[in-house]
Amino acid sequence: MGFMCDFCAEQRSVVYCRSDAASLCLSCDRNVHSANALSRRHSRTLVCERCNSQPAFVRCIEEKISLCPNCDWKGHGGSSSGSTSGSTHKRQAVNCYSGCPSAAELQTIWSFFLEIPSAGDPAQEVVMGSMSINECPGDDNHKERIRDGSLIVSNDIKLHSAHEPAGSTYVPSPMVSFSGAKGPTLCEDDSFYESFNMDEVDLSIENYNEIFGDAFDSSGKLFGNDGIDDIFGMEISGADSNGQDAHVTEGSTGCAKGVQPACSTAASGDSMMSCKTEPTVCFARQAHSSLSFSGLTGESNAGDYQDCGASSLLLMGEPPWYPPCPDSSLPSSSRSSAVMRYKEKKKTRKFEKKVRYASRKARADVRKRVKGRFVKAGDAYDYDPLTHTRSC
DNA sequence: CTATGTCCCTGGACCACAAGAGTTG
DNA sequence: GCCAACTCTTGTGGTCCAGGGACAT
Repeated sequence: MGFMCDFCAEQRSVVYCRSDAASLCLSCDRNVHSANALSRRHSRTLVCERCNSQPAFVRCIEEKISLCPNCDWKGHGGSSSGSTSGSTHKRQAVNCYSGCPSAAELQTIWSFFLEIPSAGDPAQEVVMGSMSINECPGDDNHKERIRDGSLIVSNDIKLHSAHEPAGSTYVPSPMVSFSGAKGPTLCEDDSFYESFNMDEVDLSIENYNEIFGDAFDSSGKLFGNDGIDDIFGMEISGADSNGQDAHVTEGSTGCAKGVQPACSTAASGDSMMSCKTEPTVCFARQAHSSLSFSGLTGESNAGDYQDCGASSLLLMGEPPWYPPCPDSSLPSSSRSSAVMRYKEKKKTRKFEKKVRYASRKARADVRKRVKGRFVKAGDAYDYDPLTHTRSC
């Protein structure tokens, strides 16, 4: 079941949308994420072909399989199984994207795209192949879209280095554009800075209130991570396994200084730190004037990134702040719909509980209880879920 | 404006035990 | 390497309760 699209449940899932926490087939991905401007910003990547439940971050060239950090970790070294044969496998970073890419664009993003079995599915190929770039407003061609941000491709090098087993080889994808954070180990790489050009993104703080709007309460606190995620499709993850903070240095952006006060002030709220299901994320204004995301400790492992639901990709690819148009930074209708969607999602998520084992749930659903606690079989009980009655 | 009391909401703990995961021979 | 047997760990839901925020006095 985990192989199937969460939306249509007919096609095999190919991509994973973090914002929706859903695995989708290509056609549904297209349909769902072309619905409106907000959904188009959802960052998607391939779904792990091993566990089929997590977003892939790397593709093993040898095995021709996309893997999430956990499965990559298990399969390519560091696992308790002691398997080291896979550690020499060449792996290719799996980029994230947003927008409504065509099959050709996905081929550009993922050079191995046609290797993916489901992507080669004629039914899905028809859908993807028929995608017109013009179906997404403002699209001229994908390169242009990549450049102007409507189609965003991203990658995370830092995490790769964090989880890269000795002897393994990562082969960077033919990247079009990088955006996101970088680790200290990459600071020397000037080429990164060339790609990491945030000048294209207007991060001016003047409009932050308009942009963030209801995502902040009166004290300037964010309501929660969901707010960012929902409204911007932004995803934040913490430090790498070595406890290194991810940060965007001002020197590399030129525009980031406008962001820092907003983040350091607005995001300092406990709402950012109280989320149960996501890692503690803390924005801190560093002495060296950088935007810092810290939270995961040195004990964190690949699984932490997954379990917490946060992106394993630092800052992912999407620009945290969607490039606001000077004249109409964000249409009020879009904003209100974003806020509405955020509130709706928050409301839903509040009561949402992901059941991992249906069999256990089925059993728990019929177990007798005393004051809510399970009782031994045969013991007296005060609540029977089957009859919804109390025996005492 | 501050202190105190009350109400309400949120989240964690608790329970038994089958299923899943891991280990051993 | 494969399999069976065994041990250990995990997850499941309803209820209770402590803690904290909001509000009134």
